[in-house]
Amino acid sequence: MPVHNEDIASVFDEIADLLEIEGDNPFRIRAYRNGARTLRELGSDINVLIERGEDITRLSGIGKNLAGKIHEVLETGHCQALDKLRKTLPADLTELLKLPGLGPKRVHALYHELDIHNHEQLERAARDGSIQHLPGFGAKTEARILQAIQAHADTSQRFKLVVAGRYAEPLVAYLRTAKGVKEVQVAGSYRRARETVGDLDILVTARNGRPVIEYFVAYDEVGTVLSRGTTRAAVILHSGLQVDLRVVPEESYGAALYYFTGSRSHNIAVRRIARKRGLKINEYGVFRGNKRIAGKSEEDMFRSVGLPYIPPELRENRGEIEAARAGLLPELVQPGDLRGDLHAHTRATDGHESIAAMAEAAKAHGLEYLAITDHSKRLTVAHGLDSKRVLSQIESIEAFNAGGGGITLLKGIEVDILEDGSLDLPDEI
DNA sequence: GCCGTTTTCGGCCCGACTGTTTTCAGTCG
Repeated sequence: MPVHNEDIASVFDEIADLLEIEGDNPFRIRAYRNGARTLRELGSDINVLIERGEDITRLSGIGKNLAGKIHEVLETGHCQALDKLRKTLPADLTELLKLPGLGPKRVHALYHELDIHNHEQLERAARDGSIQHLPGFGAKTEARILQAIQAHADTSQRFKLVVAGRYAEPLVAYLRTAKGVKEVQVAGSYRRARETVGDLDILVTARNGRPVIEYFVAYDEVGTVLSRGTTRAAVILHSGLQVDLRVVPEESYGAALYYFTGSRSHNIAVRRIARKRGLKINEYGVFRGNKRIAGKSEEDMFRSVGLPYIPPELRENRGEIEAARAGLLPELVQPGDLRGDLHAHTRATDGHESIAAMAEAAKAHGLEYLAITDHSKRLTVAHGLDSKRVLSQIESIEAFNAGGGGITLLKGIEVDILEDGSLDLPDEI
């Protein structure tokens, strides 16, 4: 079976998990995690790089040791170091790390003190009350563990950007009505416009955090409050979407917006640059010693570390920092740059609007042309167009264009491919 | 384990919240 970047990244993550449970050197653990992240964010298949004869130790976070392990996994499908670790610790132990509230230290204690290494054993121990007597544990932690197991706590669910937006917009509007709130902005992967988002990170500026937090957790859609302090809170909405809220003073808006927009990987890379310049970056600003030298806007955050402004959509640590330094950042396509849409369905098949209504909507979006591309006849579930209906639609489009509707409609069709590989074209075309 | 415009040793991103403590460790993002 071919081995890809993700497979090797998983090997490195599992090594890191096991080393962490055993209390190994934290920097060694981080090195494995960095290696895993580099592989995941590489953007190209590691096999291809190696076939091209490239030196993979030039990748950030990949040194001689990890490079050797990458070659080993690619060639043998195994990693001896991991196999060895798996012999000293039960294979299912790392599953416990996925439960909220359980990290390496607690998993270590559960395993070494109570011989617990899977969900069933954990649930039994939580029920009979033996966990709360372990040092560092207590009744609340035990209850939380039990709840997490029973809820099959799964934090991996992601929402499509547009769906997340439906939850974000009313919540933002709600927060704007909180007393003392100045700015409200969704940050995180939502602001970076990723296709899917795991949670919403909302940033608010206000002098006093506590009342804003109280107002936030009182929102109608809030199902569970995970945590709440004076500057941040985390909740789960009834929809299952997690929302993290942070409140910062106005003068830290840029720093906080930058910090919570991420990505994590991009932030770490930029903080490293700052560190080399003797600066420290956190969500309150850029600091030289105790002196704050930037933080009001994202622009001055970038300026303080010698970088031009990098738009959120590019902040993934996939070469944008190097490109920014070299003055080679791409110009992003803006909504206003779009001149036309080459794929649209009408109610003739599975769309919801008439040709005229579609044309109006496209015009309202500033488009110059719109292609009408309803389904071909084979797609009966979508009421696909047969020859007669295609011809009739063509006539309608030509009539619309002749009427000068302020937008040009193009005649098209979405053609199905038949079993024999031929196209489901109408006979007349 | 990785890395270097303070290079081959001595660092390594940073802060908030919770629960268990009695000043802080563990977890999380």
